[in-house]
Amino acid sequence: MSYKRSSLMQERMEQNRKAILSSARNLISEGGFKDAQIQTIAEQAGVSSGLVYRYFDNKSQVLIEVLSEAINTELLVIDAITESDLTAEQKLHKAVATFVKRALNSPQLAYSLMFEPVDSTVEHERFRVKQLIKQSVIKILADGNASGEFVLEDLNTTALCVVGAMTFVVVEPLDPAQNTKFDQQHKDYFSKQIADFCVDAVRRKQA
Amino acid sequence: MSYKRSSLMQERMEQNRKAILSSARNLISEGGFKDAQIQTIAEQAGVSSGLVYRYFDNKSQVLIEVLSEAINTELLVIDAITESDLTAEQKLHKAVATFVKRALNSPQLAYSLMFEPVDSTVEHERFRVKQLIKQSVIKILADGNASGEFVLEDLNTTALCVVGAMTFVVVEPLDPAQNTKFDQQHKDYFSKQIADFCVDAVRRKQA
DNA sequence: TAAAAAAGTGAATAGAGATTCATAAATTGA
DNA sequence: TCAATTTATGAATCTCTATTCACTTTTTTA
Repeated sequence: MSYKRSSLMQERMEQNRKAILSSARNLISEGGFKDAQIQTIAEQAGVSSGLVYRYFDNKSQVLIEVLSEAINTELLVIDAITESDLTAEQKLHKAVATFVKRALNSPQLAYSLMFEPVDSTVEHERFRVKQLIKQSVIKILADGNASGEFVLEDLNTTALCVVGAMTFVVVEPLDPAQNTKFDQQHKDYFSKQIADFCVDAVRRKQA
Repeated sequence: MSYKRSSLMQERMEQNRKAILSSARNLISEGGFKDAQIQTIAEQAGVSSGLVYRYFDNKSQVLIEVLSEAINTELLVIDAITESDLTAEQKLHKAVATFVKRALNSPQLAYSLMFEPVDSTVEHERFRVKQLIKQSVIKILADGNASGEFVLEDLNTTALCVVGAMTFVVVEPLDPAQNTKFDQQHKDYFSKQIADFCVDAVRRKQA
């Protein structure tokens, strides 16, 4: 009597779930959370709107999952840099430059994930992931303190500044009117500057 | 036959307008744009919801006016510092520290004004005022370049970093759960650190 | 292959909130 | 004070979407 889901069925359901998430992610990338309606998400995923609710409790859960997946990817990237055997200064530079460069490739997504609020549950998740990014930066800063490259009192605040600088800068290219064109070279130059700024801010000063 | 508005009437209408704006501002200060509904705004201003539409075309116009008024105040503060006869380094330090300290006194307002999106017209206005803040920072940086205190290539990008750092940092105290308590001393120390960070980032390095 | 169970659909429901508008109150000019 | 005009009210309307659920289709079990 008991129903056992076949692996083919299992597979298809996983596809559906992924399709929903990926559709949501695409919509957010294009127009932010505000353009990601359940209706539209479902359409683009090739399923009915009702089906979304078989896979997720509610819309917020969909958004939260998109948010944490995207940020986790970034965290992995940053952490790989943190674990490498560069100097702390190099790590910081590379981490910031990489983050900015990646964000510039989907600025609307970056903006939405970092700033656009939706409801309090998503907000809460966003706060959590921002903390994670900050933690990664703190790890690098602590590294530098340990090696004597930096002499920082308050890692938390310094990390906040770094995260602030590196996330805020993707906002300008978002100007609705300006429609700034960034070629790869520009992106490289731009992200290097942000990284320079952060490194200069934390590097030990010669008295 | 023609109707001439008496000065008393004129006065009362101006009061209404101001009451609406101030009510909106208070609501935003407490709960962000999301808690500023026309209904609630009108109630707190002591007028009917319909009346709001005699003074403003639509809700966005109310929000836009709150936004630009608030930011204009900040711009005046910053510009006073810019016009003073401190060194560029001192100006930058003071401008950043002042901005952060003031923002910490109404963090929710600061957050909403800088980050919480509403609709595209408000978004557009927000973009405009962010540019203005950046312009003020650029003015200080240019000053420092002229005096030889700084040697900055790209003022625009550097200013973006500064604005990013100084606006982002008010976000953490906003943690819904954490409910960080900041006494005045903490605020002073905190804002000084942000300012130090920015100054260190732009100060000419001894080779 | 038939009954049972689960997956899938999408029109209908529901709630929130901006905006309108018929009506009332207040103000102005004569 | 009265009629005309403007200002003020707030219930009703309109819109937009998330969510539900009665029903259909597909899959599973026997």
